[in-house]
Amino acid sequence: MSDSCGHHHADGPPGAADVARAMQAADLRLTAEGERMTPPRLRVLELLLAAGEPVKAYDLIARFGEDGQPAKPPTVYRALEFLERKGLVHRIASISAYVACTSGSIDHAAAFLICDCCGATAEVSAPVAGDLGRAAEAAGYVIARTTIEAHGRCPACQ
Amino acid sequence: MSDSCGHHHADGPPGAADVARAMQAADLRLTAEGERMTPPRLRVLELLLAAGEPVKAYDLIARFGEDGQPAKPPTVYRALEFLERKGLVHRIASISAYVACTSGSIDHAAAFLICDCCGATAEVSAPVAGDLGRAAEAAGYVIARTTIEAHGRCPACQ
DNA sequence: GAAGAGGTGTTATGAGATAACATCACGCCC
DNA sequence: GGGCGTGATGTTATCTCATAACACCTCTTC
Repeated sequence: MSDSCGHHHADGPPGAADVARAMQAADLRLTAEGERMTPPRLRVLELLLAAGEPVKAYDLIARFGEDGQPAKPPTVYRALEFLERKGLVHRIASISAYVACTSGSIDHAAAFLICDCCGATAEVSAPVAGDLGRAAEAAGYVIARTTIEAHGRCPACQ
Repeated sequence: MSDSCGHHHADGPPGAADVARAMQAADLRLTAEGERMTPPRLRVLELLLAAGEPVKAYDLIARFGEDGQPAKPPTVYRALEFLERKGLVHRIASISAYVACTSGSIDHAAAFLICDCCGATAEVSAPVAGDLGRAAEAAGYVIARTTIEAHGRCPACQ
């Protein structure tokens, strides 16, 4: 998706060292929690970290095999579900894509700024509490999780 | 979707008179703006108003014909796109459904409280401005529209 | 070492959305 | 009133996104 608009974008994908470091950290943390970081889960996480931007599920499926062989859809969707449940990955519903979490904190509510031009996204810590929390309380709702996705133009695409 | 949880829910769908009134108001307003409120557009709006809750696109397609005949998908999707563009309908990305706008104001950002148990939703006026606006400004993004969807339990389902 | 829980591989299918093209209806200008 | 451009509709086909269902495997626990 990136660069489809022809603009210059400063943020490239992270280097291999960054990806390896993030994967190791995730592996250690989840293993300590008693979860199993199996090969398909690690591979999907690796692909998302390496991309550095939202990726469609079927792009992950296509890139899954090191040898160019695609995965079967459930393989990737199961890994995504697990990683999202563990807070390592977010689903961006408005564009049906997935992105590795770039926030340091786990168990956080996320919000995204999404460029409609080049597809770049920025994850910002969710500002939920204020007005939305009050509105929910007034309506009697108990909120478990929120989806906040702001669409517009990134600095490079304006 | 409603009542799948077996709980009692106070908010039923609006009566026929309410639907007719809302449709007439929408017709007048858009016609005054030079837009064409054609039969498929009116029909889709009618179905959404009558439902009083989010409806899946293919449910609209199934219910479209007065005689029970379904519509073709593009018929409904085109009407939805038009109605959403005009602020009469909102798409709820996290559940892939559409709902008639219950806010009086046009050209507003919407936020939703969505019950994961019974599917009921409440539209609240969007609290966008505050934190998210500041975060966008800090990141250099110019925001055109936002998706805010809070999932949880409605009063009846708690 | 038997049983149970969770993970993976595989086949098939269900659900959501759009591309492409022909045809039609309206407003506008002359 | 005739011709033209624009936008809406009807129709066919297809594309993308996601999950159901079942068999097998692999750990842990007792």
